[in-house]
Amino acid sequence: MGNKNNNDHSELDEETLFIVSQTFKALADPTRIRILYLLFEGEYAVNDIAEQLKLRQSNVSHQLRFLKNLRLVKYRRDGKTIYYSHDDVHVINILEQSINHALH
Amino acid sequence: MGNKNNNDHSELDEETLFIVSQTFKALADPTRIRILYLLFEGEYAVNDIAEQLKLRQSNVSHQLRFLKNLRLVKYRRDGKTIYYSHDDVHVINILEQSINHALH
DNA sequence: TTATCATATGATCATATATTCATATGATAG
DNA sequence: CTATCATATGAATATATGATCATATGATAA
Repeated sequence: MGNKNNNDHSELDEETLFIVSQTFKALADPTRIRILYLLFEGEYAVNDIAEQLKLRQSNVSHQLRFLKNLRLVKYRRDGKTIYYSHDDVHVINILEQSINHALH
Repeated sequence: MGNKNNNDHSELDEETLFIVSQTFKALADPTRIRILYLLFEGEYAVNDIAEQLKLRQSNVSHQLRFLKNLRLVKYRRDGKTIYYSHDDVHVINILEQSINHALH
């Protein structure tokens, strides 16, 4: 029958819910997945990402800001160019797992 | 349908992108996370989920349909009552991992 | 300084999403 | 059959989100 309504499992606090949902939101958009997937290869400049994925530069920049705010990517400046790369092993592993799971 | 070839550094095909992004979308909403987290305890009736989480019945029902369409939950009827439970070990593991990661 | 390159930002718009209310459906008991 | 309970569904709405255009910022070289 159904669950006996025992309350030994407490509810998630609001902050945890926010962090977890935000993290998955980052992975819930095809464009961001494509960007993160491209970064599997290594670091990329903003324009190169745009060119490679056929996206507008401003679109890529907006998405990178989103990912940067969640600390999923980091950047490094070299002259006028800014190179982005992964910055969260855990989340990147989850994405990799899920892609492989979907591919097979 | 789509080409799922993934040799080295080719782009992800559209179908894979859709599957992966949809799956993460399911985990990208606090309400759905709370429901899935509650189901860690076992199977629950729709009304019990609503009561436990202080959500409207229709809201719970809509979210369960969403999760059911993605085959993240399954259901079992017993009389008038319908019990929902998890139905995707992989995704549930990912959610559990991420919650634990956020909690620590 | 000015010109140019690379990136970031803000405003806007169209679409997507989460929630609610009201109602429909389906199962069961009397 | 009717009444009631449990769940599902559809419409409406408010908010969130993704993409675009135009422009701003910042770095570099002449």
